[in-house]
Amino acid sequence: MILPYTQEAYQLFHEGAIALAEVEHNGIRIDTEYLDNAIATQTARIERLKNRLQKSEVTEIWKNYYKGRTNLNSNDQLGYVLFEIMKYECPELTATGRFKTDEDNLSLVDHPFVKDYLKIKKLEKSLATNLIGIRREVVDGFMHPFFNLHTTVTFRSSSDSPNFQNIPVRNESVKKLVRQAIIARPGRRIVELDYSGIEVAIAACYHKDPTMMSYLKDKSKDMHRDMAMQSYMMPIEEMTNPISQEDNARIKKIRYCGKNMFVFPQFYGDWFLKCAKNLWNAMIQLELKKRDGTPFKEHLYENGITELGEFDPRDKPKKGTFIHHLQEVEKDFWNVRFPIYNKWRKDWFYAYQEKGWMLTKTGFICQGMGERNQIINYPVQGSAFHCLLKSLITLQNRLKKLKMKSLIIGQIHDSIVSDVPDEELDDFLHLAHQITVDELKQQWKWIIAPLEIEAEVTPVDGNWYQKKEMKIE
DNA sequence: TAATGCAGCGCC
DNA sequence: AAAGGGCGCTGCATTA
Repeated sequence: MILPYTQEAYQLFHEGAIALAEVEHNGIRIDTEYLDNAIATQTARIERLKNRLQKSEVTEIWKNYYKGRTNLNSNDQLGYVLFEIMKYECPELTATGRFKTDEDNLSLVDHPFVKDYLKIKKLEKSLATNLIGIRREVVDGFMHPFFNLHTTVTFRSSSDSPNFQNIPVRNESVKKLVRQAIIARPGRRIVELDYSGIEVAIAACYHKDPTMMSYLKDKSKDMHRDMAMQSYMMPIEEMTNPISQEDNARIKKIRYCGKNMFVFPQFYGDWFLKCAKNLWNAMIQLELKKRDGTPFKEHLYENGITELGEFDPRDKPKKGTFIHHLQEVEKDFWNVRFPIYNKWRKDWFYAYQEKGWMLTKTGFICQGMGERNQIINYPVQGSAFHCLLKSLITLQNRLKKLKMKSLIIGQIHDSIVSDVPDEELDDFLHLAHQITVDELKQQWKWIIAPLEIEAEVTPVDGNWYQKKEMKIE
């Protein structure tokens, strides 16, 4: 039996546990009046939407079949009504063979009922988990989420009661609804420091792929943009030198797809079949187009790609389909663009299979049964978080030593959330940059990729929804 | 009535 | 060759 850590790793978690205990103790200020109001408003709103749903023919069919057992919140029942009784096509089943009723699947059902149903589900989720979930934990105007170091297989952290690491941010209206409840202490601002792209950088410290290194070091290069271009067969002119704000937004949208539907999924071990499907759907849903307004679908047609192709893992992709094209893009990605990264994945997994354990850059030992995708992800995920944790410990100690009033109040894997008096803002940002970038690289020589942090800051007496990017001098 | 598994979905 | 990594919370359905 091998101990799951080295002395340095033990030291990191020892100090980390103490630092996070203090973070928990500091707590996060909550606007309880707003929160109570929001809970009442949202409850009423959901009620109204549910009443509207009562008038739908789907509800009629539903009640007719289930009678007294009718539960309009039951996904099982919904699946039966839509896909069995009403004969809509159900493209996927769950692991246990039930009708899959997630957002993706339901969106394909063309019926106004489903639109309202999904909207209600989204509202109920944020009401129950975030609004009521936070309210339950508030004492004297503060909540104190737990930050655990002993719960995950990757040696990352977790958070609970409430989970501070999954508060809505991507959906604008839900983000606003929830984050307005989280406020700065009087005379202060909430400051969030975020390591940008740290998992990619830490992965590079393991595999040392020269192409990846140059992507990370050369600011004019952009991996996500390049993969968006290649996936959608866009020439470089279409993705550079925007001619207007709208054009810039158009380029951003395309890049977003390359990043979140190709690059990251590929790093986590996904494959071309799913990437192709997601990129294809996004292209239609987000109405991606060329600068002259040509829809991507037409553009692809002009380039010999006429359809998505069969989504069947047993089929060999046919030429002229988008799936076939993505298979080529994937091959190129791993064999031509990042062959050293690819070799590292192979070697790392092989070594693990031989030994049954692996040692991370930060001195942790992962052991036990693991699939290939887990084995190549764990070291990166864990070590990236450890950069954050080490920085957090140093920052907290330094703040106290300097007798500053700034408080660290939370942590979200690659970001630190603080509550900072207005008069300390400049000092705080400067200190944070020095610790998280310069000092960390001096302490951990294995960090050979560039580290960067970004700061987002709320107004004085503001709420978390109001955070805006602020350049660090 | 309490515990458990599943599905779904929020975040990095 | 196989085919998306890591969490926590909620509600439903079933089991103990």
